[in-house]
Amino acid sequence: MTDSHHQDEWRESLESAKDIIIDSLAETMDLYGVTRSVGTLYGTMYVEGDMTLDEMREKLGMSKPSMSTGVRKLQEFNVVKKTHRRGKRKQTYVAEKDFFRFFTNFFTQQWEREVRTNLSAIESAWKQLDMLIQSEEAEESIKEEAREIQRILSQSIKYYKWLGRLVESIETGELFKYIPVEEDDKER
Amino acid sequence: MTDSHHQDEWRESLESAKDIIIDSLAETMDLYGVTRSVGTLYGTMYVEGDMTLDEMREKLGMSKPSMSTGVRKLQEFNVVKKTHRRGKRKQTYVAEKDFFRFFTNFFTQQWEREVRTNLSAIESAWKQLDMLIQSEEAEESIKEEAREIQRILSQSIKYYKWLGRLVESIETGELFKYIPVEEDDKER
DNA sequence: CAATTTGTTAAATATTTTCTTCACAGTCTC
DNA sequence: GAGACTGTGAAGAAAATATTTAACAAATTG
Repeated sequence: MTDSHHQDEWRESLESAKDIIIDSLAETMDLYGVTRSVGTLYGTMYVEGDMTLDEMREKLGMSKPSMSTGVRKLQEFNVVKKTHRRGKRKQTYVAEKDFFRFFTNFFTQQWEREVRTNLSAIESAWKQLDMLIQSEEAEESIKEEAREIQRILSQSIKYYKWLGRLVESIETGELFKYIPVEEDDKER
Repeated sequence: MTDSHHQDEWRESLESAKDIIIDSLAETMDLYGVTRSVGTLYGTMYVEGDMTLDEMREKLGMSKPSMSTGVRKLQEFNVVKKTHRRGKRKQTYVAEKDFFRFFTNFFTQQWEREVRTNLSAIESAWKQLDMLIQSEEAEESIKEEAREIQRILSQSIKYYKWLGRLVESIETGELFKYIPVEEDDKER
Protein backbone atom coordinates (compact mmCIF):
# COMPACT_ATOMS: atom_id res chain seq x y z
CA MET A 1 0.00 0.00 0.00
CA THR A 2 2.84 2.34 0.90
CA ASP A 3 4.58 1.05 -2.18
CA SER A 4 1.62 1.73 -4.45
CA HIS A 5 1.52 5.22 -3.09
CA HIS A 6 5.10 5.64 -4.12
CA GLN A 7 4.33 4.45 -7.61
CA ASP A 8 1.72 7.16 -7.92
CA GLU A 9 4.34 9.69 -6.99
CA TRP A 10 6.73 8.38 -9.62
CA ARG A 11 3.96 8.38 -12.16
CA GLU A 12 3.22 11.95 -11.16
CA SER A 13 6.82 12.86 -11.62
CA LEU A 14 6.85 11.33 -15.08
CA GLU A 15 3.75 13.25 -16.06
CA SER A 16 5.18 16.51 -14.82
CA ALA A 17 8.32 15.92 -16.87
CA LYS A 18 6.08 15.44 -19.88
CA ASP A 19 4.23 18.63 -19.07
CA ILE A 20 7.43 20.64 -19.04
CA ILE A 21 8.08 19.50 -22.59
CA ILE A 22 4.50 20.01 -23.72
CA ASP A 23 4.32 23.55 -22.37
CA SER A 24 7.59 24.50 -23.92
CA LEU A 25 6.54 23.19 -27.32
CA ALA A 26 3.19 24.93 -27.05
CA GLU A 27 4.86 28.21 -26.26
CA THR A 28 7.11 27.85 -29.25
CA MET A 29 4.28 27.03 -31.60
CA ASP A 30 2.46 30.04 -30.28
CA LEU A 31 5.27 32.11 -31.80
CA TYR A 32 4.47 30.63 -35.18
CA GLY A 33 0.87 31.74 -35.11
CA VAL A 34 -0.46 28.41 -33.90
CA THR A 35 -2.89 28.84 -31.07
CA ARG A 36 -1.69 27.72 -27.69
CA SER A 37 -4.17 24.91 -27.19
CA VAL A 38 -3.39 23.48 -30.60
CA GLY A 39 0.25 23.67 -29.62
CA THR A 40 -0.55 21.79 -26.43
CA LEU A 41 -2.31 19.19 -28.51
CA TYR A 42 0.75 18.75 -30.66
CA GLY A 43 2.98 18.54 -27.60
CA THR A 44 0.75 15.91 -26.07
CA MET A 45 0.87 13.77 -29.17
CA TYR A 46 4.59 14.29 -29.26
CA VAL A 47 5.15 12.75 -25.83
CA GLU A 48 2.26 10.29 -25.82
CA GLY A 49 2.63 8.79 -29.25
CA ASP A 50 -0.33 8.10 -31.52
CA MET A 51 -3.75 8.97 -30.14
CA THR A 52 -7.42 8.81 -31.01
CA LEU A 53 -9.62 11.87 -30.80
CA ASP A 54 -11.21 10.53 -27.63
CA GLU A 55 -7.87 10.01 -25.96
CA MET A 56 -6.96 13.58 -26.77
CA ARG A 57 -10.26 14.83 -25.46
CA GLU A 58 -9.76 13.00 -22.21
CA LYS A 59 -6.14 14.03 -21.80
CA LEU A 60 -6.75 17.71 -22.51
CA GLY A 61 -10.19 17.93 -20.96
CA MET A 62 -11.65 19.51 -24.05
CA SER A 63 -14.49 18.74 -26.41
CA LYS A 64 -14.18 16.39 -29.31
CA PRO A 65 -14.90 18.93 -32.04
CA SER A 66 -12.05 20.98 -30.62
CA MET A 67 -9.76 18.02 -31.05
CA SER A 68 -11.06 17.45 -34.52
CA THR A 69 -10.40 21.00 -35.67
CA GLY A 70 -7.10 21.10 -33.84
CA VAL A 71 -5.90 17.99 -35.56
CA ARG A 72 -7.06 19.38 -38.87
CA LYS A 73 -4.99 22.52 -38.38
CA LEU A 74 -1.94 20.46 -37.50
CA GLN A 75 -2.50 18.37 -40.60
CA GLU A 76 -2.55 21.54 -42.68
CA PHE A 77 0.89 22.30 -41.35
CA ASN A 78 1.94 18.77 -42.27
CA VAL A 79 3.05 17.99 -38.73
CA VAL A 80 0.37 15.43 -37.90
CA LYS A 81 -0.72 12.43 -39.95
CA LYS A 82 -3.42 9.82 -39.83
CA THR A 83 -2.53 6.31 -38.85
CA HIS A 84 -4.50 3.27 -37.80
CA ARG A 85 -4.04 0.78 -35.04
CA ARG A 86 -4.33 -2.71 -36.43
CA GLY A 87 -7.73 -4.20 -35.82
CA LYS A 88 -9.11 -1.02 -34.31
CA ARG A 89 -11.99 0.95 -35.65
CA LYS A 90 -11.06 4.35 -34.37
CA GLN A 91 -8.86 6.60 -36.40
CA THR A 92 -5.57 7.49 -34.74
CA TYR A 93 -3.25 10.39 -35.41
CA VAL A 94 0.47 10.66 -35.00
CA ALA A 95 2.63 13.74 -34.55
CA GLU A 96 5.80 14.28 -36.51
CA LYS A 97 8.49 13.64 -33.92
CA ASP A 98 11.41 14.43 -36.18
CA PHE A 99 11.85 18.18 -35.86
CA PHE A 100 14.00 18.30 -38.95
CA ARG A 101 11.04 17.11 -40.94
CA PHE A 102 8.85 19.45 -38.92
CA PHE A 103 11.11 22.35 -39.85
CA THR A 104 11.18 21.31 -43.47
CA ASN A 105 7.45 20.81 -43.78
CA PHE A 106 6.51 23.93 -41.93
CA PHE A 107 8.86 26.49 -43.36
CA THR A 108 8.99 25.32 -46.93
CA GLN A 109 5.22 25.48 -47.02
CA GLN A 110 5.14 28.89 -45.40
CA TRP A 111 7.90 30.41 -47.46
CA GLU A 112 6.71 28.95 -50.72
CA ARG A 113 3.40 30.59 -50.13
CA GLU A 114 5.06 33.85 -49.22
CA VAL A 115 7.14 33.83 -52.37
CA ARG A 116 4.20 32.96 -54.58
CA THR A 117 1.86 35.54 -53.08
CA ASN A 118 4.28 38.42 -53.06
CA LEU A 119 5.89 37.82 -56.42
CA SER A 120 2.50 37.72 -58.01
CA ALA A 121 1.48 40.94 -56.25
CA ILE A 122 4.70 42.60 -57.32
CA GLU A 123 4.18 41.54 -60.92
CA SER A 124 0.71 42.96 -60.93
CA ALA A 125 1.73 46.23 -59.28
CA TRP A 126 4.74 46.53 -61.55
CA LYS A 127 2.62 46.41 -64.69
CA GLN A 128 0.35 49.08 -63.35
CA LEU A 129 3.32 51.28 -62.53
CA ASP A 130 4.76 50.72 -66.00
CA MET A 131 1.58 51.92 -67.64
CA LEU A 132 1.78 55.02 -65.55
CA ILE A 133 5.41 55.66 -66.31
CA GLN A 134 4.97 55.17 -70.03
CA SER A 135 1.90 57.37 -70.30
CA GLU A 136 2.29 60.78 -71.94
CA GLU A 137 -0.15 62.56 -69.71
CA ALA A 138 0.88 61.66 -66.17
CA GLU A 139 2.73 64.30 -64.21
CA GLU A 140 6.44 63.89 -63.76
CA SER A 141 6.16 63.91 -59.95
CA ILE A 142 3.81 60.94 -60.05
CA LYS A 143 6.01 59.12 -62.52
CA GLU A 144 8.98 59.67 -60.29
CA GLU A 145 7.19 58.18 -57.32
CA ALA A 146 6.22 55.19 -59.44
CA ARG A 147 9.82 54.68 -60.46
CA GLU A 148 10.92 54.93 -56.85
CA ILE A 149 8.51 52.18 -55.89
CA GLN A 150 9.76 50.03 -58.72
CA ARG A 151 13.29 50.48 -57.41
CA ILE A 152 12.20 49.23 -53.99
CA LEU A 153 10.28 46.35 -55.52
CA SER A 154 13.18 45.26 -57.66
CA GLN A 155 15.20 44.83 -54.49
CA SER A 156 12.50 42.72 -52.90
CA ILE A 157 12.27 40.51 -55.99
CA LYS A 158 15.87 39.56 -55.35
CA TYR A 159 14.88 38.57 -51.86
CA TYR A 160 11.97 36.40 -52.87
CA LYS A 161 14.07 34.63 -55.47
CA TRP A 162 16.64 33.98 -52.80
CA LEU A 163 13.99 32.71 -50.41
CA GLY A 164 12.77 30.41 -53.15
CA ARG A 165 16.26 29.01 -53.54
CA LEU A 166 16.52 28.55 -49.78
CA VAL A 167 13.31 26.52 -49.84
CA GLU A 168 14.69 24.47 -52.68
CA SER A 169 17.91 23.77 -50.84
CA ILE A 170 15.93 22.64 -47.81
CA GLU A 171 13.77 20.36 -49.92
CA THR A 172 16.70 18.79 -51.70
CA GLY A 173 18.59 18.44 -48.44
CA GLU A 174 21.42 20.59 -49.72
CA LEU A 175 21.18 22.94 -46.76
CA PHE A 176 22.01 20.05 -44.48
CA LYS A 177 25.27 19.60 -46.31
CA TYR A 178 26.26 23.18 -45.59
CA ILE A 179 25.03 23.08 -42.03
CA PRO A 180 25.35 19.45 -41.07
CA VAL A 181 23.39 17.66 -38.41
CA GLU A 182 25.68 16.58 -35.63
CA GLU A 183 25.96 12.85 -35.33
CA ASP A 184 25.27 11.58 -31.84
CA ASP A 185 28.00 9.38 -30.46
CA LYS A 186 26.21 7.53 -27.70
CA GLU A 187 23.02 6.41 -29.44
CA ARG A 188 22.73 3.29 -31.62
CA MET B 1 -9.48 71.07 -65.90
CA THR B 2 -9.83 67.91 -67.92
CA ASP B 3 -6.14 67.43 -67.46
CA SER B 4 -6.35 67.77 -63.68
CA HIS B 5 -9.02 65.13 -63.68
CA HIS B 6 -6.62 62.83 -65.49
CA GLN B 7 -3.96 63.46 -62.90
CA ASP B 8 -6.33 62.29 -60.19
CA GLU B 9 -6.83 59.09 -62.12
CA TRP B 10 -3.10 58.52 -62.40
CA ARG B 11 -2.67 59.28 -58.74
CA GLU B 12 -5.45 56.77 -58.06
CA SER B 13 -3.67 54.21 -60.17
CA LEU B 14 -0.44 54.78 -58.25
CA GLU B 15 -2.23 54.34 -54.94
CA SER B 16 -3.89 51.14 -56.06
CA ALA B 17 -0.51 49.75 -57.09
CA LYS B 18 0.74 50.55 -53.62
CA ASP B 19 -2.28 48.85 -52.09
CA ILE B 20 -1.58 45.65 -53.97
CA ILE B 21 1.85 45.55 -52.37
CA ILE B 22 0.58 46.55 -48.93
CA ASP B 23 -2.11 43.87 -48.87
CA SER B 24 0.26 41.22 -50.02
CA LEU B 25 2.78 42.09 -47.33
CA ALA B 26 0.08 42.21 -44.68
CA GLU B 27 -1.16 38.78 -45.68
CA THR B 28 2.33 37.41 -45.43
CA MET B 29 2.98 38.92 -42.04
CA ASP B 30 -0.31 37.46 -40.91
CA LEU B 31 1.30 34.07 -41.48
CA TYR B 32 4.00 34.99 -39.01
CA GLY B 33 1.58 35.71 -36.22
CA VAL B 34 1.55 39.45 -36.79
CA THR B 35 -1.94 40.83 -36.80
CA ARG B 36 -3.26 41.96 -40.12
CA SER B 37 -3.59 45.63 -39.32
CA VAL B 38 -0.06 45.76 -37.95
CA GLY B 39 1.00 44.11 -41.18
CA THR B 40 -0.84 46.78 -43.11
CA LEU B 41 0.95 49.39 -41.07
CA TYR B 42 4.28 47.88 -41.97
CA GLY B 43 3.30 47.68 -45.63
CA THR B 44 2.25 51.30 -45.63
CA MET B 45 5.54 52.41 -44.15
CA TYR B 46 7.28 50.21 -46.67
CA VAL B 47 5.81 52.01 -49.68
CA GLU B 48 5.44 55.48 -48.15
CA GLY B 49 8.82 55.85 -46.49
CA ASP B 50 9.23 57.33 -43.05
CA MET B 51 6.08 58.49 -41.31
CA THR B 52 4.90 60.14 -38.13
CA LEU B 53 2.20 58.60 -35.98
CA ASP B 54 -0.28 61.17 -37.22
CA GLU B 55 0.47 60.42 -40.84
CA MET B 56 -0.13 56.74 -40.14
CA ARG B 57 -3.35 57.50 -38.34
CA GLU B 58 -4.60 59.54 -41.25
CA LYS B 59 -3.51 57.05 -43.88
CA LEU B 60 -5.01 54.01 -42.16
CA GLY B 61 -8.00 55.76 -40.61
CA MET B 62 -7.24 54.41 -37.18
CA SER B 63 -6.64 55.89 -33.76
CA LYS B 64 -3.28 57.17 -32.64
CA PRO B 65 -2.83 54.76 -29.74
CA SER B 66 -3.32 51.95 -32.22
CA MET B 67 -0.50 53.32 -34.31
CA SER B 68 1.62 53.67 -31.23
CA THR B 69 1.16 50.07 -30.14
CA GLY B 70 1.46 48.83 -33.71
CA VAL B 71 4.77 50.59 -34.16
CA ARG B 72 5.93 49.22 -30.83
CA LYS B 73 5.19 45.67 -31.92
CA LEU B 74 7.06 46.18 -35.16
CA GLN B 75 9.99 47.55 -33.21
CA GLU B 76 10.01 44.41 -31.08
CA PHE B 77 10.45 42.45 -34.28
CA ASN B 78 13.28 44.78 -35.23
CA VAL B 79 11.63 45.70 -38.51
CA VAL B 80 10.85 49.33 -37.71
CA LYS B 81 13.15 51.96 -36.27
CA LYS B 82 12.87 55.49 -34.97
CA THR B 83 14.23 58.31 -37.07
CA HIS B 84 13.86 62.06 -37.06
CA ARG B 85 13.25 64.56 -39.77
CA ARG B 86 15.71 67.36 -39.41
CA GLY B 87 14.21 70.38 -37.76
CA LYS B 88 10.95 68.63 -37.02
CA ARG B 89 9.57 67.97 -33.59
CA LYS B 90 7.49 64.92 -34.33
CA GLN B 91 9.07 61.54 -34.07
CA THR B 92 9.17 59.60 -37.31
CA TYR B 93 9.50 55.87 -37.89
CA VAL B 94 10.99 54.00 -40.77
CA ALA B 95 10.35 50.44 -41.93
CA GLU B 96 13.14 48.08 -42.77
CA LYS B 97 12.97 47.91 -46.56
CA ASP B 98 15.73 45.38 -47.00
CA PHE B 99 13.99 42.05 -46.69
CA PHE B 100 17.26 40.25 -46.17
CA ARG B 101 17.73 42.20 -42.98
CA PHE B 102 14.07 41.65 -42.20
CA PHE B 103 14.56 37.92 -42.60
CA THR B 104 17.70 37.98 -40.50
CA ASN B 105 16.24 40.06 -37.71
CA PHE B 106 12.97 38.23 -37.55
CA PHE B 107 14.03 34.62 -37.75
CA THR B 108 17.22 34.78 -35.76
CA GLN B 109 15.27 36.38 -32.94
CA GLN B 110 12.46 33.86 -33.19
CA TRP B 111 14.68 30.82 -33.50
CA GLU B 112 17.10 31.88 -30.81
CA ARG B 113 14.21 32.14 -28.43
CA GLU B 114 12.90 28.77 -29.53
CA VAL B 115 16.25 27.12 -28.96
CA ARG B 116 16.74 28.72 -25.58
CA THR B 117 13.25 27.94 -24.31
CA ASN B 118 13.16 24.36 -25.45
CA LEU B 119 16.68 23.37 -24.54
CA SER B 120 16.12 24.65 -21.06
CA ALA B 121 12.84 22.76 -20.79
CA ILE B 122 14.50 19.61 -22.05
CA GLU B 123 17.30 19.95 -19.54
CA SER B 124 14.87 20.32 -16.71
CA ALA B 125 12.69 17.42 -17.82
CA TRP B 126 15.73 15.26 -18.44
CA LYS B 127 16.96 15.62 -14.88
CA GLN B 128 13.59 14.68 -13.54
CA LEU B 129 13.50 11.60 -15.75
CA ASP B 130 16.99 10.65 -14.66
CA MET B 131 15.99 10.72 -11.01
CA LEU B 132 13.13 8.44 -11.85
CA ILE B 133 15.24 6.03 -13.84
CA GLN B 134 17.92 5.82 -11.19
CA SER B 135 15.51 5.26 -8.33
CA GLU B 136 15.29 1.80 -6.81
CA GLU B 137 11.61 1.92 -6.12
CA ALA B 138 10.01 3.02 -9.36
CA GLU B 139 8.32 0.35 -11.42
CA GLU B 140 10.11 -0.91 -14.49
CA SER B 141 7.22 0.05 -16.77
CA ILE B 142 7.46 3.64 -15.64
CA LYS B 143 11.20 3.65 -16.00
CA GLU B 144 10.87 2.30 -19.50
CA GLU B 145 8.50 5.09 -20.48
CA ALA B 146 10.93 7.62 -19.03
CA ARG B 147 13.75 6.15 -21.08
CA GLU B 148 11.59 6.25 -24.17
CA ILE B 149 10.95 9.96 -23.67
CA GLN B 150 14.64 10.58 -23.19
CA ARG B 151 15.29 8.86 -26.49
CA ILE B 152 12.86 11.21 -28.22
CA LEU B 153 14.32 14.22 -26.44
CA SER B 154 17.86 13.34 -27.37
CA GLN B 155 16.80 13.48 -31.01
CA SER B 156 15.27 16.88 -30.54
CA ILE B 157 18.39 18.21 -28.83
CA LYS B 158 20.22 17.50 -32.06
CA TYR B 159 17.67 19.59 -33.85
CA TYR B 160 17.90 22.57 -31.56
CA LYS B 161 21.66 22.54 -31.76
CA TRP B 162 21.37 22.50 -35.50
CA LEU B 163 18.87 25.35 -35.45
CA GLY B 164 21.29 27.29 -33.27
CA ARG B 165 24.01 26.79 -35.84
CA LEU B 166 21.65 27.89 -38.59
CA VAL B 167 20.98 31.10 -36.69
CA GLU B 168 24.68 31.60 -36.27
CA SER B 169 25.33 31.12 -39.95
CA ILE B 170 22.66 33.68 -40.77
CA GLU B 171 24.12 36.17 -38.33
CA THR B 172 27.65 35.78 -39.63
CA GLY B 173 26.42 35.91 -43.20
CA GLU B 174 27.81 32.48 -43.92
CA LEU B 175 24.46 31.22 -45.18
CA PHE B 176 24.57 33.82 -47.91
CA LYS B 177 27.79 32.31 -49.18
CA TYR B 178 26.12 28.93 -49.55
CA ILE B 179 22.97 30.37 -51.04
CA PRO B 180 24.10 33.55 -52.70
CA VAL B 181 21.99 36.55 -53.43
CA GLU B 182 21.66 37.01 -57.15
CA GLU B 183 23.28 40.16 -58.42
CA ASP B 184 20.97 42.29 -60.47
CA ASP B 185 22.33 43.12 -63.90
CA LYS B 186 20.27 46.12 -64.86
CA GLU B 187 20.39 48.26 -61.73
CA ARG B 188 23.25 50.60 -60.86
C1' DC C 1 -31.19 -3.98 -41.37
C1' DA C 2 -31.35 -1.98 -36.72
C1' DA C 3 -28.29 -0.24 -33.36
C1' DT C 4 -23.86 1.80 -32.24
C1' DT C 5 -20.17 4.40 -32.86
C1' DT C 6 -17.19 7.87 -35.05
C1' DG C 7 -15.98 12.27 -36.95
C1' DT C 8 -17.72 16.50 -38.55
C1' DT C 9 -20.79 20.56 -39.25
C1' DA C 10 -23.77 24.40 -37.41
C1' DA C 11 -25.36 27.38 -34.04
C1' DA C 12 -24.78 29.31 -29.62
C1' DT C 13 -21.71 30.80 -26.06
C1' DA C 14 -17.53 32.24 -23.89
C1' DT C 15 -13.22 34.15 -24.09
C1' DT C 16 -9.63 36.71 -25.92
C1' DT C 17 -7.90 40.26 -28.59
C1' DT C 18 -8.11 44.55 -30.84
C1' DC C 19 -9.36 49.21 -31.05
C1' DT C 20 -11.11 53.63 -29.43
C1' DT C 21 -11.99 57.30 -26.28
C1' DC C 22 -10.33 59.75 -22.57
C1' DA C 23 -6.78 61.23 -19.60
C1' DC C 24 -2.30 62.52 -18.43
C1' DA C 25 2.77 63.06 -18.25
C1' DG C 26 6.67 64.76 -20.53
C1' DT C 27 8.62 68.25 -23.99
C1' DC C 28 9.18 71.90 -26.67
C1' DT C 29 8.18 76.89 -27.84
C1' DC C 30 7.68 81.49 -26.92
C1' DG D 1 6.85 79.31 -16.67
C1' DA D 2 2.34 79.21 -19.39
C1' DG D 3 0.47 77.12 -23.29
C1' DA D 4 0.46 73.87 -26.93
C1' DC D 5 1.58 69.49 -28.64
C1' DT D 6 3.22 64.59 -28.78
C1' DG D 7 3.20 59.93 -27.36
C1' DT D 8 1.43 56.41 -24.26
C1' DG D 9 -1.40 54.16 -20.47
C1' DA D 10 -6.05 52.66 -18.72
C1' DA D 11 -10.75 51.48 -19.19
C1' DG D 12 -14.41 50.25 -21.76
C1' DA D 13 -16.62 49.00 -26.32
C1' DA D 14 -16.44 46.33 -30.36
C1' DA D 15 -14.88 42.66 -33.05
C1' DA D 16 -12.75 38.43 -33.84
C1' DT D 17 -11.65 33.82 -32.33
C1' DA D 18 -11.99 29.73 -29.77
C1' DT D 19 -14.84 26.35 -27.55
C1' DT D 20 -18.91 23.80 -26.50
C1' DT D 21 -23.33 21.72 -27.12
C1' DA D 22 -26.45 19.69 -30.16
C1' DA D 23 -27.49 17.44 -34.33
C1' DC D 24 -26.36 14.60 -38.13
C1' DA D 25 -24.20 11.72 -41.76
C1' DA D 26 -21.25 7.88 -42.70
C1' DA D 27 -19.52 3.67 -41.43
C1' DT D 28 -19.36 -0.61 -38.72
C1' DT D 29 -21.05 -4.31 -35.98
C1' DG D 30 -24.00 -7.96 -34.65
